[in-house]
Amino acid sequence: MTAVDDGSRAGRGRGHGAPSMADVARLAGVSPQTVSRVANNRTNVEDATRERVLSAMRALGYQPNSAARALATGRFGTIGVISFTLSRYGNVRTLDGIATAARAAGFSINLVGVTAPTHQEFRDAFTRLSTQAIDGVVIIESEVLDMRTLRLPPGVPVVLSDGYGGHSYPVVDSDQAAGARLATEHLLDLGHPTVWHVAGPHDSNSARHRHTSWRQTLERAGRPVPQVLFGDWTADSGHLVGGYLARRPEVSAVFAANDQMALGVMRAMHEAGRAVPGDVSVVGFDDMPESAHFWPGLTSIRQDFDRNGQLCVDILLEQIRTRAEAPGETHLVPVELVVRGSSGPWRGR
Amino acid sequence: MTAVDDGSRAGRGRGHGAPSMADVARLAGVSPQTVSRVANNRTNVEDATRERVLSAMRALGYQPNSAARALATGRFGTIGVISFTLSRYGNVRTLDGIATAARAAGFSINLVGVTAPTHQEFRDAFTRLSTQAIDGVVIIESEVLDMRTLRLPPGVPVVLSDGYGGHSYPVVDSDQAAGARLATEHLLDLGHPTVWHVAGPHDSNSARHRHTSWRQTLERAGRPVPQVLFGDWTADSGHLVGGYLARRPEVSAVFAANDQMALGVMRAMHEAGRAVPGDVSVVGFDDMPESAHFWPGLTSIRQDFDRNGQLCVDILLEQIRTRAEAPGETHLVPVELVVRGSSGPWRGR
DNA sequence: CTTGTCCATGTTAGCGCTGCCATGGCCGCA
DNA sequence: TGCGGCCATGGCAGCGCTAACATGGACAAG
Repeated sequence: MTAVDDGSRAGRGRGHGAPSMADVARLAGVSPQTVSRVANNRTNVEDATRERVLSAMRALGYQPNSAARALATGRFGTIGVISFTLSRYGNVRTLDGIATAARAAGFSINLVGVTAPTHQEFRDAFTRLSTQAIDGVVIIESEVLDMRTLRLPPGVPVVLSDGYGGHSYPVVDSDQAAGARLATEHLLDLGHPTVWHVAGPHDSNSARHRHTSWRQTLERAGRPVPQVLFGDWTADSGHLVGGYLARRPEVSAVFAANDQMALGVMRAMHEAGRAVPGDVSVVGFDDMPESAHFWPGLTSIRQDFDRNGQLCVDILLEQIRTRAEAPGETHLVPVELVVRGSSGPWRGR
Repeated sequence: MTAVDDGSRAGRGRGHGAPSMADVARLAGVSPQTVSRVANNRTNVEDATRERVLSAMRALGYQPNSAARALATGRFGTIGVISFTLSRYGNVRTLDGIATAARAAGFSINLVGVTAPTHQEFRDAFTRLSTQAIDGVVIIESEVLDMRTLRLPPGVPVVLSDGYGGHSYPVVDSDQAAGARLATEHLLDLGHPTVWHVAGPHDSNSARHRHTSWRQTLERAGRPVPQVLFGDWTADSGHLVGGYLARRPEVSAVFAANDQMALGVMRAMHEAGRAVPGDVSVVGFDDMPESAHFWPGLTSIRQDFDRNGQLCVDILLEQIRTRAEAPGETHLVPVELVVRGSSGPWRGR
């Protein structure tokens, strides 16, 4: 700490400037303990006293010091969020949902990014977070991490969003399998002999879920399962893969694992002169707000990200409150098919 | 606090479970102060001692308690970010840039959302944040707040991102005016007699900047200034306004204040049978990754959000380090015109 | 051999808050 | 009247850490 003192802050030794409980107590003529009770909305304070304390607080502009409170209580009022990237629509929306729910519960969010989805990175992020003052952690595990081998320091409640399940942490996720099934069945119902799939990257949980469910749906319907093509979530990759699909006349229906890739596919179809949905129907996944205005409007699977976030926070706070570990269950949030112009009946070949 | 004790944590009175400096000190046979020096990478510790302490830390799985450190030092290693919404592309990218830069500087992010862009909401968010443990605040002021009347509690360093300037806080922003000028001039250079504008909402700073600069550019070029149409950033609103523009044959060039609205405009043009760019050229702003794959690919203005975030953090940390207020300057980050298929030469009428 | 300096390390006090227990006044019931 | 119980409030200690100062040994210069 430099020796600079700006003067406006009464020289209170090492004091950090802000008025403390003691200051309020002195002004109100009560003990610090009573101030504490008022600050925490406890009962057992006479109305007159409470009022006196409150006005003293107002007069001094008192703000409780959360570091001190955290030190004394062991609680922080903050939940940590670890996310690999904010450039993915779903991650952002999930974060938004978590932030909203956390705020409603009086918690704030400590956001930590990781630059690469490796065990080491996630463990570092977790460590950094435990060093920070947090009560629990939500990991937006959009990338595949084998949580069984990723040993996190014990004692901190954890919830995974978009995780794969099968381990000891609770998982909250959209019902990816149902979504992929809805998308695929929608295209089959339109008469298409089969459905091609543009999957997300291998290391993505959601991509895996959607891929698997797409295949199972085709198998269940007794349809041929075409070769899967992989993208990386970007419209660029969808465009690349779409170019390949556009050259194959037998392709009449494409289910892309997200809206961006679907956009790229549609563009490739346009460029190849194949009409959407006349020649080729396209369905996406996520239902971004823009998707309704693609040309043509994109049929997609709508996820309820707000509910996802809410659920993450609920489960986490429950763990924090009870100090009990939550079982490693997977909580699925329903999804919904939204039909727009990009998917239409099969015209035969 | 419940009476539950999970046993694995040695009964250490009110201790919150985690090993403390005292534990490490005991194990390493040194004083807590020496442990502190090692934990903070201070000099004046013999190598052998340092090694002994480090291995004791490892053995116990010691993590410094940031609440205690913050209480003792008055510093928190955290910067607060206030953002109105995460559903706007620019806000998210800015947040991402801030998070990345903060992390590189060893700071973490405390994210607070506000549900409505009112003074009251922002002040509440600020208060909530000061109650939390933070060293400074970045306000993503995408909505117009009159910062001169929004009196924030003094003593906390503040930087505004996307702000309007003209007050005592430093502002970091993309060079909105240059972007709108580039977009407008690009369309004029293509031969269009004038350029129509779909502006963002009235309460948005960026929208105001872009709107003003568009008008000035037309005036400087001696072109007629058509009536402005207002959207709300969504593709929906762009579509609505686009329907109106599509019906007016004299409209040959449209500059939309963001890519989503441009998307809606293009869709409306398609629906009305007006070719883009044959009949109407469209230019957006933001250059989202998807925009290259709209149909046609969207000409747009690319912003460097990462640099924006970096700059916010740099300026904030400088204030924190020197404990001096930064001047209320506006720092502009350059933007770039990206030309794609949606804008083409005027065909005459 | 003395003196001063420097370095590694220890000691002390306190950051601002809350959990726990003590205190003393008041009330109701026997 | 006596006694137990309840309520508003206060006193005390300590959460885990670090700033400031204290200590004592090594070593160089005089």
